Amino acid sequence: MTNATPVSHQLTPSPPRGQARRALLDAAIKLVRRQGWAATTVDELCSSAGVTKGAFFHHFPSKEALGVAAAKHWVEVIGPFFAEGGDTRLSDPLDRIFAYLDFRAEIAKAPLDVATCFAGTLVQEVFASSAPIRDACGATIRALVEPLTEDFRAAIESHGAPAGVTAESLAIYTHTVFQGGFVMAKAENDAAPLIDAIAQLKRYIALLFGRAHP
Amino acid sequence: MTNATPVSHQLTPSPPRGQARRALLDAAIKLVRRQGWAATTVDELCSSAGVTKGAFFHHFPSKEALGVAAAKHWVEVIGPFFAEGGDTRLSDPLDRIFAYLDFRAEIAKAPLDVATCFAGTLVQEVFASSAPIRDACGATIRALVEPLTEDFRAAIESHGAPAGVTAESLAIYTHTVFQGGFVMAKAENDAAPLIDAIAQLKRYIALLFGRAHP
DNA sequence: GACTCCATACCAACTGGTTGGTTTGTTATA
DNA sequence: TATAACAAACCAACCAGTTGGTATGGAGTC
Repeated sequence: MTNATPVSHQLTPSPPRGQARRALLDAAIKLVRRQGWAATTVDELCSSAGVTKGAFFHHFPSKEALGVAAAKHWVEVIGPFFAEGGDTRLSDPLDRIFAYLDFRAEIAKAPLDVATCFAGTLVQEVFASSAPIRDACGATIRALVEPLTEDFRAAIESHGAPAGVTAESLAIYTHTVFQGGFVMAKAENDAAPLIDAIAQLKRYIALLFGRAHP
Repeated sequence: MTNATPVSHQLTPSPPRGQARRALLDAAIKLVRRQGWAATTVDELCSSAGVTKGAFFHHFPSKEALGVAAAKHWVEVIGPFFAEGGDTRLSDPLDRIFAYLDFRAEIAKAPLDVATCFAGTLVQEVFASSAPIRDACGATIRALVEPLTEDFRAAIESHGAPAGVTAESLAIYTHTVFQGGFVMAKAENDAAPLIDAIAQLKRYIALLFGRAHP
């Protein structure tokens, strides 16, 4: 590809013994977010992780198996990070939701290849060609949606349910807007559509719950 | 002198002379939507289009150049299709917008590899590794957003502008929701999140313009 | 506490098949 | 008959995965 960003394949120092698997999963997240799944080779993953192919196929029977494991790894990495972002001290669940959305809008300002969702990028590419990876990404995204569902459930309990929506549908819709924002931001090579989408989502939620737009 | 009839082992009958380029672009849209960009090989594109590699590299200097051309081709294929879907006879622009959203929700019921957006799938994968393709996808998506911007502009003129939103931001947000819906539908291997997202988007627009939810 | 035993973790060279792209030649049409 | 539109064989680089090893550290024995 003509303008291929010179991906630095400089030799990463080898991870300490016992850390090769973890290093490979981290490398997968980093490289796949930047280049996609098929364009990321096993050799690249190995050199980025600082291990050899022998180590790779010791820990994973195939590249596909690494993809499945990386999708699971993604929840463990990013789930706690998101949880920490939302301010759990806020007593009003709607306040927590808005705080979470503000937090996500902050993250959106980071470079695109670190601000976007590993699972979304991966599943968009392999949904039809690898059922195991697709299902792992589905489970991952559901796991990321879940805590938000809890907040919406609490918000509906204390503020009343807006007509026609459920806590689950609102939580899923929220992540739908994130995923769409990632795609649009990549297309524009700019975070603006993502940040604006989150703002519109906040407006929607405010309107639904009859709250003044924050 | 007898000439042996060439037995065709191709998957697809060869297109008539002069149609190879078009056949390759159509094949690109079909295959990339299903398997992604990097996983789609030039050989596959050729056999799906019913031409040889000679024809491929006669029409395109590289695989990347085909990607750029396919992004442009996508507007020409899907743009008119969308335009025909929205009912232009409706005099109220807001009615036209809702009709368009209903149309998109109908399309969403098709199998995922034909219901989703070629440009979105492509740019998600190559945004960092091919600037030409990324920019072509950006232009394509802007071209698809544009007619909707016109409708929102007319809606704002006749119904008044809701606070804090513009015609352009609403049109972009609409396509953001589509793109996000595609990703979520792929992750769940089911159109439900996409269809529900469109329903929530309709609710948002109805709330914004103070219209009873259709 | 030195000593064997052994599973796990890792390494590096190699393989058969595939990749994007090239070369050279053929056919239709203006 | 000049030129665009193809076809087919070919190539060097690259790909996922394999092979046959070596290093490490912990458990068991004396």
